[in-house]
Amino acid sequence: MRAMTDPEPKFRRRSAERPTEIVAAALAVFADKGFAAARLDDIAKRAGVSKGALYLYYETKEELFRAVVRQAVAPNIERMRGALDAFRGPFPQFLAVFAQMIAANLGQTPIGPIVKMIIGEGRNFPELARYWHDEVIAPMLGALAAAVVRGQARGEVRSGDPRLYALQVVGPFLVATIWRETFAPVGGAPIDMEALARQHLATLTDGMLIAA
Amino acid sequence: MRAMTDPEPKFRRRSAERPTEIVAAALAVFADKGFAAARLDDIAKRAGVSKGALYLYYETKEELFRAVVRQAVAPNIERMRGALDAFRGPFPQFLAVFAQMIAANLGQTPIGPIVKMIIGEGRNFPELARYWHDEVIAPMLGALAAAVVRGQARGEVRSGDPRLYALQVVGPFLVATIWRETFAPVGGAPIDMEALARQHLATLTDGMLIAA
Amino acid sequence: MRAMTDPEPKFRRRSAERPTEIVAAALAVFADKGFAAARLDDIAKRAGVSKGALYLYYETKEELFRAVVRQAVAPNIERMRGALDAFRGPFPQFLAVFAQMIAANLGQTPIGPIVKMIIGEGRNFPELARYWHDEVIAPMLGALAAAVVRGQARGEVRSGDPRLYALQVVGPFLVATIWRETFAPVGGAPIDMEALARQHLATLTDGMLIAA
Amino acid sequence: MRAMTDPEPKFRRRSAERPTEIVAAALAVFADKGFAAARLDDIAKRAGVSKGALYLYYETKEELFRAVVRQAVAPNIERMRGALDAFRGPFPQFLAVFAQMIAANLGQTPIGPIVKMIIGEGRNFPELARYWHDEVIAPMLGALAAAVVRGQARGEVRSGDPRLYALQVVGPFLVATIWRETFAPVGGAPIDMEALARQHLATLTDGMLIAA
DNA sequence: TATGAATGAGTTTTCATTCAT
DNA sequence: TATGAATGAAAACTCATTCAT
Repeated sequence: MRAMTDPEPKFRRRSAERPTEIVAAALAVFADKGFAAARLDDIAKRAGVSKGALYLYYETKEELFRAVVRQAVAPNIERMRGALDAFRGPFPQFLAVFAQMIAANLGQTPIGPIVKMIIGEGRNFPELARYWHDEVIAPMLGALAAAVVRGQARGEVRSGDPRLYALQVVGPFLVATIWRETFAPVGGAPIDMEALARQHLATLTDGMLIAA
Repeated sequence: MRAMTDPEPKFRRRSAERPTEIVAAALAVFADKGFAAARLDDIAKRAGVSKGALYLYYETKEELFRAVVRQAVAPNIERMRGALDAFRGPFPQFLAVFAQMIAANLGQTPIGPIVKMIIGEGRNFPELARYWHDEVIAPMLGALAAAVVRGQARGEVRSGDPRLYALQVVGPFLVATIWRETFAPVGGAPIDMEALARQHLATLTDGMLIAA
Repeated sequence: MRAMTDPEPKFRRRSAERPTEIVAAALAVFADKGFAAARLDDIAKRAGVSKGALYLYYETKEELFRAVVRQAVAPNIERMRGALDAFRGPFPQFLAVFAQMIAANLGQTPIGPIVKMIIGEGRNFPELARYWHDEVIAPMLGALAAAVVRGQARGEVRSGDPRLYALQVVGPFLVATIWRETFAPVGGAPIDMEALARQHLATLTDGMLIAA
Repeated sequence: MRAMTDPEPKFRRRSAERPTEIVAAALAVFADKGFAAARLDDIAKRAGVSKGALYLYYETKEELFRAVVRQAVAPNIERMRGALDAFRGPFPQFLAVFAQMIAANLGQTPIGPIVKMIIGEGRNFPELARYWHDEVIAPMLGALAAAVVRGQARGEVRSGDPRLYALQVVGPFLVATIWRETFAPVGGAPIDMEALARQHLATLTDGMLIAA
């Protein structure tokens, strides 16, 4: 046990969480600055690690960025997708589940920043954009569209292009996410996600217009 | 008028359109690479101008970026906003006008790339995010919300938060825009903006569900 | 005309010799330190240029190294080879011409340092070693061997492997070159190249042994 | 004596041969890459040892390099030199002995790589160049020259500078060595050392020219 | 007004060396 | 003795900006 006056030890021994810490720090910095403007110096500092240490875990800055974007997917998304695919109840209930899930995810995971990064850096990292499209976005929209198709078969959902319906369902949530990332920090009035979800569901149900 | 045999003067060619050409070139490069990864060399080359010449028109790279983000869309937006504010017809018609306007703008102006840039670089250029919020987004959503309020007063629109309605109306168009910028280039199935607009209007009118 | 008190101008405008100056500086530093230990900083300083300027002319440190090794060949070697190939006199005279040429070249060109570099870095730059082999060494030895063959045909030269004869002829000069580069700087007694050439020719003529 | 079931102790395995193994590994890597480009990581891996372990035996990379250059050849050289100094037979026989010794050494010891390293790194390690000059090269050439002097005294060797004779004797072998290290790996036709030695002896005996 | 070679500060990357275990 | 993750100083490379022309 080190005496209280001991200086900080120069080295911090590897812990199993080291890579996780680095990725978390990197996510924060990349999300804040974007890929090119992020400095490894800052990431290292934030992770409490030397710059060189980053290279023990990731070969280049690009590799680290890829790791950040890729790892952010796995945990929740997978679970979410599974739940949606498995759901077999009536469509209105499906919508409710979906809305609640998305709201929870946007609140508790760094999906917002990641989405922002994909949008901002997609052209420079097309394979990441593709990865996200293939692994996250397309399956998610696919699950939605499939549910729509099932709903239409059951006479619960009006005729119309299921994929477009999916986009309509998802739209306001994306708007809210981007708002939170981009305009809220510069004084944009905050969006009440719960209220938005509620009203969105109502509109999807009945429309926003009063029949003449 | 220069005699036909005059040699092309080395400098001061076409100086009037210079700034426009530069901004156009810069828009293309910034949209492709993002601010930090864009190289003035590339912008200059694309504008058919020397690197030094850029500095005759814009003090720094940041200035140029600001000019791009400010100028590129301003005129169209202004016109669009004016039309929306002036419109006094029934709400359903307002929606139709709005949808058509937005579709036209997304097709004919570089709003897509600009939006992408605002999202990607907003954190590094908060004053630009603020500018866009204050000058473009908020007024636009405000116009929408105001129309909703008028519609509610007339008994055309259901009760509900007008601002959230505005987000709902705008949502699918933003999704489509981001899709076009980010996922279409990596193999995402293209989105038919017209069809989306049509179906979106229908849904806003009647909902997507069939009353039980 | 600048006044005598003017500060040094910050920029030195390009001159046609800029690349030559850089290569000369690089040769000096590479020859001194070897490729890996040479610092671009030092090369730039020696060339009177900023570090960045090097990159205007050569894409990487390796490229610069290649340029150094390649350019050192062209001028004299080519002429020398031409002369040897063209020579059609009797073999003893050929030897004399060759010896004098080689002595002159070793005295007036940076072949010594270059040879040292090829030896030291050949494994890391195999294409350069190959280039030198193909363009310089092999042709030179080939010219020698060809002369030997002609000499043998005329009854001037004893039977024996012409290529090995070529190596024997060249050997002492290489020893002297390496000596100059490696051991003379640390106190090795200098080698009198003229005397060596003379005695070498004598030995090639009569041998060094007195017939019993 | 450890029982057969004892687990291999984690440390202190084979410690006696460690330094030898390390030097051997270092020789291989240094010879391949040169001093500066060689990585301790690679040396450690090749020696089957951790990077830290290198520092238990050698204080720095330079120390290790010195050890390599000093140890690798010392024993053979010493033996060779002793034999030459002791030899008292007639000069032609001396030459034969010398040639055979050198051929054997070049075949069985890493003199080739070491020589390459001395040439390549001599400027960066002048004390090593000096060491080799003082301990290996100069004595060797000295022994040769001394034999020449004795031969001249006995009327076996023509008059002439004994030191230059020494260089002439050694020359082709050095050429062959460098060839093997530098040009053979990139496609240079291999040199038959035995044949070279034979022809070289013949030339030293009678010259390569046929008396007119 | 226009050029583009040149600058130099800033960033990524490497790797000998250290040290907690 | 032995390990190998971690450090940090040094080096290559980039590029916005300047300035002689």
